[in-house]
Parts: sequence; structure tokens; C-alpha cells
Amino acid sequence: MGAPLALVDCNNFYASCERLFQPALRGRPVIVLSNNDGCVIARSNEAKALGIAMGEPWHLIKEKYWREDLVVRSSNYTLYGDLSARVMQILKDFTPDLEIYSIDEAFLSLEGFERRLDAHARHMRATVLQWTGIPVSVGIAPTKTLAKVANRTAKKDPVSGGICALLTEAEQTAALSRLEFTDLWGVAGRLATRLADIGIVTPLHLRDADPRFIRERFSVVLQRTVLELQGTPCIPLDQVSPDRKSVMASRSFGQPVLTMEELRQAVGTHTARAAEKMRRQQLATTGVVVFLHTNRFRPDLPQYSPSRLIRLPVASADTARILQASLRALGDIYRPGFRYVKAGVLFPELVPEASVQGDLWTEADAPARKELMAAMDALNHRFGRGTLAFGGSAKEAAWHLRRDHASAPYTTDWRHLVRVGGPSR
DNA sequence: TCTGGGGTCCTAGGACCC
DNA sequence: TCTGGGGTCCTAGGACCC
Repeated sequence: MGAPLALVDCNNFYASCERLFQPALRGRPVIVLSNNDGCVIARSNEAKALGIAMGEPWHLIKEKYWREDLVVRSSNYTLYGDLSARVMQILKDFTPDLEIYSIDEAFLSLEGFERRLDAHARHMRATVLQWTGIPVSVGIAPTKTLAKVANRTAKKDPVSGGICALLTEAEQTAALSRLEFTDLWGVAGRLATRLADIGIVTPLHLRDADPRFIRERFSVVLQRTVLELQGTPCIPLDQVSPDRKSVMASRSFGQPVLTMEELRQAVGTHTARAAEKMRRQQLATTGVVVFLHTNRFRPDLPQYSPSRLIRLPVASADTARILQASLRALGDIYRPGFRYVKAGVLFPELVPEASVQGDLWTEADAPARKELMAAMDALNHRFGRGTLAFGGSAKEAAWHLRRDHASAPYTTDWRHLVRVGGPSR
């Protein structure tokens, strides 16, 4: 068993942020809505108590709640981003071994604090609250999946004081027995239905399942969940966030859009936004996908959800060059007569901007390919001929390896595969 | 009339290539 | 009675996460 991990999660984050600058909202039900005020994306405890569900379309429920004391806010992501950064900075002062998992969550290694976990967690929680006003919950356990369980338990249990540690099997069993099945990290509706077919309907059933059976019947992803529930860490703490593999910008229109001119405008803005986001991370794209959607909630209307990928001759981070490709893609897929409600732009395969110099990046890629070929030969030699049928896609090679060798860690990076699967070099 | 946005991984089928 | 096979890339869609 490794050192204990903590998952620190801000309570009802967006709703808490909104409350921060308006203390009058304390004790009142508060919800935050998504873009275009479409769906409910955050709820204070009081709003949850009213029965408002996550993701509920606002227009369907506003009639029902207008007479309640409900406070409704449009989302303000700049504010949430700023507050998130402040919370994370405070957590970093408690341990340098920290992975920012999302805008409102971080995993922390508690190595070295084993003998005073509780006091340490209480101190963290109090400091974040005092300095930012944001309440957080802390879950402590030997694996990330169990830390998620602990965090949820801390939130649910009023006497926990916002902190829950699940270090012994008895504590873990007790916590798991109080959880809904789909409360588990990685188990949502569809998977729960499929698991129910074979009699697995509670968190404890899943923990006590045979990981190898789960992998054969389901996937390596779910197998990791089982192992982690059993206390075996499978998902390491990622302190350095890896480069994004793709970047997307998309928006729903307020009303249906019919003309090419309106779509060109939208695709233009999305391209510019995505390109900015990409440049901020010092990446460049090898292509651009443009996609459109008609209204899927109106099956009575004609449906059309096309997408088109245009490859760039050379990876680029230049908005003008990418825009040219975007508009060409849009021209390919646009069909008049449909009522479009959403448009988006996706840069699907990003490379470091520094590797792009004129058209040299494809050249620079050649030695890497050669190394990859050699690595695959080595893997085939070790595991038997044909283990990896490899042409050019590291993604597919990784998939083969995971399928055929349960022991291979979950990765799509072939360099990693070489280290874990190949002969020592 | 009004149903989010941004990610990751996986699967399947068809076009195309040698 | 038989219709090649192995491979890549693309489109489309499903599942999960926050």
C-alpha cells in the first residue's frame, strides 16, 4: 500500500463562489446556469434540498421554482478560475506533491504526514476557508478512487466536519456500503445497467469482483476501478499535467441558424478562440475538425450532425492559416435547409509549437518513428510474434498491448509502453 | 421559444492502399 | 464452389469525467 492521498474538493464550487461576494445569499438556495442559461450546473445545499437536479434544463423547471426564494446566477468562469487558482495556491503550501484534477479538485500526496493525517487535513480545510471563503471537503485513502469515496462520505456525513479518512478495510467497507452505485468514480448509468446484468449492483459487489473477469467482460478502465477499490493504486498522482491532446471551442446558438453566413461567423470566432487557447499552451495543430449539430431534442425535425477533418500541410498555430482550413471544412459539410443549433471547431492532434519550424517538424518526427519501430520489434520479441501488429499508430499499438497483456499500465504513450513492456534498455 | 462546454478513451464500418 | 488479407485513415458515435 502506498502513502495516503487526499482529495480536496470545493463544496458546490460555482455556487460558493457566487455567494462569496454576496453574503446575503448565505443560507438561501443558489443555482448557477450554463451558457445561454441553458442548464443547472451548480447548486448550493439548500438548492439540492429543493430537489433541483444537476444538469436540469432551466426552462423546464423555472415555472416550478419562481415562488421559492431561489437565487439564480448566470455563470462567470473568469471569477471561478481566479478563485480556483487561489485555492490551489494555498494547497500547494501544504504539500508540493499536488495534482490539480479539475477547476475545483486536487489530489495531494500525504507522504510524511501519516502520523497526523487528521490534524493536517483540518488545518488545510480551515486555512482555505479562512483565506478564500470557499468551504472544501477532504477525503483521505490509499488510492484515488477510494479518496473519491472518502470525499463523498465527508460531504454526506454531517458529523464528519468535512473530513473523512478511509485507511482500514473496515472503514472502507462501511463507507462503500453507504454509497450509491453510481456515486463511484467511473461508474455512470450505462455501465451500472450492464453490471446489473451480471448481478453487480452495489459498490461492495464491484470491489469484491475478480479484476481479471471485469477486464475480460468490460474494460481495462473498469478493472482499474476494481483494483483501486481494493486498495491497489493504479492511477498515479500526475503532478505535471501532460500536454493537451486536443482543443475544442463550440457554442450552442440561442436560436436555430440556417444560413451559411451565420455559420461562417460562428466558425470564425470558434477557430480564433481555440487557436488562442492552443497557443497559450504552446501547442500547434496538425488539422482542424469543424462540426455542426441540428437539435437532437427535436426528433421530429430532420437531423444532420456532420463533421469534417482538414489536415494542414504543416502543423500550425497561426489563426489565419487555420481559419482558411476551417472555412473549407464548413463549406464541405454545410447543407441548406437544416436548422443548426450548434457549431464547433476541434483541433484533434496537437504537437509542441517548438517542434514546428517551417515544414521541418515532419522531418524531426522521422527518427522517433524509427525508434518506435525498434521498440515494437522488441515487444514482439518478448511477448511473442504478432503481439503488436504495428503500422504507424501508437494509439492502436497501445490498445493491442493493453488488450493482450493485462499487466500493461494504462497509457497511450508508446514511450511509456517501451519502458513497461520492452526488455530493459 | 428555451436543453452547456471541454476533455479522454474506445469501437465499428467503409474507403483506400499494397 | 468460390470470392485475399493486412494495414491506415476517416467518420460517427458511445461512454465516462468535471
